[in-house]
Amino acid sequence: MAVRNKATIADVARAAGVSTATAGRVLGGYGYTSDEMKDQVQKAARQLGYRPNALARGLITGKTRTLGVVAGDIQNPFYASVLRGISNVAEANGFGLLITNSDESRSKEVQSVELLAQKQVDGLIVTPSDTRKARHLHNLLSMEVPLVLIDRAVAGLSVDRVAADNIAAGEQAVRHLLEAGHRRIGIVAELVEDEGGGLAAFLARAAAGDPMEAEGLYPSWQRLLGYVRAHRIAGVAVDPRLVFRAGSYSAEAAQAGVPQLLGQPDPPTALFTTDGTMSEGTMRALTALNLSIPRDLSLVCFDDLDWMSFMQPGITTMSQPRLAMGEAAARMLLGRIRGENCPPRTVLLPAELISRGSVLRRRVFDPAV
Amino acid sequence: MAVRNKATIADVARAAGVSTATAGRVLGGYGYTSDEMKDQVQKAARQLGYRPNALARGLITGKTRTLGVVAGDIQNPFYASVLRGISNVAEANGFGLLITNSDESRSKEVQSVELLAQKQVDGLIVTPSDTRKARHLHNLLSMEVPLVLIDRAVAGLSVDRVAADNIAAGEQAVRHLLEAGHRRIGIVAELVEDEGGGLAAFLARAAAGDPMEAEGLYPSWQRLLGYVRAHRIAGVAVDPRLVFRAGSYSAEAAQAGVPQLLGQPDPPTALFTTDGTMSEGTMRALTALNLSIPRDLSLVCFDDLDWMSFMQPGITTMSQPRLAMGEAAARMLLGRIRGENCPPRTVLLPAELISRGSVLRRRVFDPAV
DNA sequence: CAATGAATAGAGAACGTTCTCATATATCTG
DNA sequence: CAGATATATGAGAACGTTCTCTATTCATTG
Repeated sequence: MAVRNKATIADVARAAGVSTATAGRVLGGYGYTSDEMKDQVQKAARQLGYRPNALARGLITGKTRTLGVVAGDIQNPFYASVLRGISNVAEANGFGLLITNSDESRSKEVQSVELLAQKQVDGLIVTPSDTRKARHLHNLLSMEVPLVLIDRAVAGLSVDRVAADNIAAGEQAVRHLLEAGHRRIGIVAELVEDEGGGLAAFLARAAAGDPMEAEGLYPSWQRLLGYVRAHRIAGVAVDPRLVFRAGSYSAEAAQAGVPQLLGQPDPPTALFTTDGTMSEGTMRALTALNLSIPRDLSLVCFDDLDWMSFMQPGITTMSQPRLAMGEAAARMLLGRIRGENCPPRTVLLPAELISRGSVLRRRVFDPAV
Repeated sequence: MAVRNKATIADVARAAGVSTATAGRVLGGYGYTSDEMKDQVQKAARQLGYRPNALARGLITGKTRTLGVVAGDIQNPFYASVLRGISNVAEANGFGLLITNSDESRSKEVQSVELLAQKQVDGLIVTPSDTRKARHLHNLLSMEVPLVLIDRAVAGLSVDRVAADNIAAGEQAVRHLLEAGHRRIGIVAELVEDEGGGLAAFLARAAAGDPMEAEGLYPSWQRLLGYVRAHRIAGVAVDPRLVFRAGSYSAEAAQAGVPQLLGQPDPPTALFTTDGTMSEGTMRALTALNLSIPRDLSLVCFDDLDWMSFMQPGITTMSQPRLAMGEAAARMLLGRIRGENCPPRTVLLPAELISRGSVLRRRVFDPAV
């Protein structure tokens, strides 16, 4: 009665009175088989509770129909959504998903990639934690393992990539505040690692309109670049004291920095937070300071988190298409796995300004008006 | 120079001038080998960029060092945290993680389990979407694939399980409201599927103190049971009109139901929401109704989501240890994989009341006081 | 000193598939 | 009708490991 031990193709073949080759053809769906044999074999397979062994299949075909993903942290809503997007198209194409967390640590990422490679995934989707040192990723390419990056680029690694258009998004967010009459706009950004020779030098170059290698910057630096550009276009000077650098992906760091930012002489009248984690930390700080939004302070966040729409007031934010990013990445990867051989593409998805109630319109006493 | 094509043990053996058996022993870390051979083989392996093929290894050992997980929806913070917990202990033990979404649909779950079984995972962690029909799970057991359930039980399936103590948690939440003087407490629950012959019958039996097969109920029914028990203990009658049944895991359904609940004659003065999704939908509804918490309405939620701590006021909630649930499940599963053979255990983790500012103390004109 | 057993190495089977090849028949083509 | 082609089946190799078995050496034991 019950499905006992695992039956192999050989068992099924014996029960059906055919060769393993024929049984394999029926069950694997390849080659030629007569309808008569088909019925016979399928019946035997059903009776024995036959289940194909993907290991054996993968060993010989060299394909596992499995995608590997190295995410920063599944628990973070950004990665959770991206993963869901990846999962959607993987599932639709009959692929499994092997998922690991890097916690933004290079060594854990290297370890993850090694694990996934050993398990012979057909392709990898990675959010690289280090945009410079990436021998492990170059290795993959030389082994001809398809690879797609999400969110960040790696210097010198020419490969498919999906990201939000962070510079434009940062610019739009800050323009929105400038247009509402704000002139002193604080920015809460994580800005891990040094880009462009330190923060001060970066701000100076950006303010001067230096194009830089903007494509290769970390997302938070790109959003900061957008912040500076919006200022430059509006003819408003950037005050470096309004740039808070958390230095790590942690809400606590943001929370600790906000009071400093607001406690200065001539404090900002508005804040721009550059990702979900910074937004969360900032909200905690503002709640602790018992500030009223937008009366005491205006706010534009990045990434549309659940709570932003039902806070009182709603939080204005740049919504990035997280699900679509994951889906796009997975589709590109599947394309490569199928053998598409075009040159590496970078897909930049636009973020959308969702205007809710966290921005106060200010009257500006501007001689130019 | 570069690591070119994949080198096999045979290649390494040839380069080192030994047999594949010896090379295998060195690289696989089993059997006896002299230090001399070890060095020789390892050097050759390094030069060739040898990477073990987990498929071949798994095919012969029958172990893949991979865990399969069927979650409801990675994007949901509950599952995201549970997954992170599972991932933590899997990683610490050198196991990979194959993750799928069921979207609470039985057919997708069956499909997922089949996929994972074909990929020969060493064990499975499942949040079953149907607590009755689960032939696919019984199948696993008869194939001796270790299995751990999270959050929900399956009737007649005697297997390890990890869950929050939902009944006690529901009771504690509602007791908290009763003690604050609330007498008309609404409950927003998803309550999918019928338990105990329909809602009315369930309420009647629960109010009569019928113990029922409480262990096997869906979590939201268990939390409802806690709601009824708290009422019974306090000597307060349960009004069925205060029980809103969303009927699906959707914030929209909750959002739509709250106005009905509040629009009745003699409306509730407090609400208890039974999970994160219901809480989100309820918050949306309350925001839309422009109600002030806790002045117009008190609120206790279930599951501690990020925003609950920095809303103004903070939301009082029953915090369930999601990460720990995932970790416990993974640890139990690994134990089974290692061959532990004790009878199936159910681990019930307590939820903790986090008291913030969403509950108003009411003066009760109670003849008994 | 013969007998035991641990340490070491190799030959070749095994895991469960798909693939290649050989063979046979049926069906088409000119 | 000869020859080509499509259809159908089976025998056995191949994938890259680990496992089993045999053989040899060397130290230890009674």
